Amino acid sequence: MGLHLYDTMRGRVEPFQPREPGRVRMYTCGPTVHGRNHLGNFRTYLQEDLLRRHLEASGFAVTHVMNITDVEDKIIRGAAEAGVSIDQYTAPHIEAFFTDLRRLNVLPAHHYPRATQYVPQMLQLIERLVAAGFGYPAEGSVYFHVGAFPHYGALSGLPAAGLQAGASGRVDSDEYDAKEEVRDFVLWKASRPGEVAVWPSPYGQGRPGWHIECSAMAMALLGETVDLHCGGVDNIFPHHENEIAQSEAATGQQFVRHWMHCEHLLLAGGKMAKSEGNVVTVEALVARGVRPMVIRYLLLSGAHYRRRLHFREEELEAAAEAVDRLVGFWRRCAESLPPAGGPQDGAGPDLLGAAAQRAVARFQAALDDDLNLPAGLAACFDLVHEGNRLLDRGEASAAGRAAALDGLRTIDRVLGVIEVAAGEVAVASALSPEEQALFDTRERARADRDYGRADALRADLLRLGIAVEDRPGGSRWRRV
RNA sequence: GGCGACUUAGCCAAGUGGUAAGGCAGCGGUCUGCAAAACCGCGAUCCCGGGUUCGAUUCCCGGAGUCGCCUCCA
Repeated sequence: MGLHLYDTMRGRVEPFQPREPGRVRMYTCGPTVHGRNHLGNFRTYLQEDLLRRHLEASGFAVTHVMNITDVEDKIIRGAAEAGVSIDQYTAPHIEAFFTDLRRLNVLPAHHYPRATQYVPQMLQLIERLVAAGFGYPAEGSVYFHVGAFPHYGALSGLPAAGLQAGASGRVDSDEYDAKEEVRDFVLWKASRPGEVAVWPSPYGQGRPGWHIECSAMAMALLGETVDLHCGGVDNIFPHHENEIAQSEAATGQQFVRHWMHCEHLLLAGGKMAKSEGNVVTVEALVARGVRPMVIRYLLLSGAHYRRRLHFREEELEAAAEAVDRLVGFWRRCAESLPPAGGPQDGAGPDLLGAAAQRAVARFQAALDDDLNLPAGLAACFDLVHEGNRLLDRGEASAAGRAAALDGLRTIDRVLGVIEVAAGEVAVASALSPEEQALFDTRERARADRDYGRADALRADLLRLGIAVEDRPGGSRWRRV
């Protein structure tokens, strides 16, 4: 059926059609590198990663750009307080951001443009807007005249007349002195005394406004029209609304063909946000021993991307169990494969191979339907269930087991969880000498039929976080 | 004040105009020295009240509750 996506502008699910067949230009709103990004931010980045992976699995050549906002009020203030340049101030935050992305197995974007490196392009765009009558300088700043752009509000559905200035409590009123209208937004901000981030411009010393960076960098790297523009729902207004206005006012071209927005992650009933002070970071969870793939799984599958997701401890545990079930079946298929060139068994109908094919088809169809990963995972778990059943009964041929593993790999190229999670178990897990000694001692006790001692040792190992499973071919363990 | 979203089993969560996927947890069983894992079996008047319809969880209206946005937050 091909990929169908919900488009924020049109408000419905519709076929996704890039401008150039087979090629997708994708721009995703990245982090403001001030403080550590939290799970809510990463939920959005992960959903975008899922989209990117599904596009590539579907045969599209994707060019993915994610901006890094490295100049902004809080950064400037933080740098000033620390007495360092903004580059020095943001460097560790940028590093931490990439560390978390790697931990979560997010495919790197092709470009990570930084706002501070695109100031000339932003100024060019501002000059075009001023020349065209959409921008006006005032007291060293430049503002966008919203009233001059008739389609303003189309994305967010907020009628210009219905906007109640200051209703959200986010307005810093003294910034608006020079504006002609309250809803006008700033393209270029005049420097204030003592600010560390300053660029020369035709309007005087200053720095770029927030929205202009995304327009300038998207156009510089992807052209005047991008196929996909993604971000969190809180960017719909004003950020993306303003991007459309300033971009289309400057070029006369459609800026974005398809808008995708990820819903919020909630904690304790409210939005997770730095400003709310209810933030959980990847770093904090990892420090507690939560496996990164469990975090990825939860943020991807906890709810469809257009639904709010409540972050809860119990769900983290449930996610860990679900990941273990997927990994368990993956390993079971991998381990039961005969050596290459060995004898093939099970000449009968290849039920497992057929089940794998069905699962892959269902998974792909589910993702084609507006990235319905919960439905896709249902297909995946059905394969696990059917596969385990056939393996238990000895009804899975070697070809079937290979097909099941192959099907899981196909799914996991999009999901991005199972193979890495299997590796997490193996890597994080090498037993310490003490643990190995306990394990070996227990094996000997079992061989001696000293079950009382074996059970005691098993309980000891479990307290150390190692679950032992006795199986026909010998005991084995896994971290829990 | 304006705009909008959501409400499905103990928890999380898909989905459909013809009585509802999947995951976690729980209970019983098979297997096991005992466990674990896996497998078999067990669970829903789909927030409430109207309406449309042969038939609504699914469409419409009203209500209740929860939440988001209304200028620099993913």
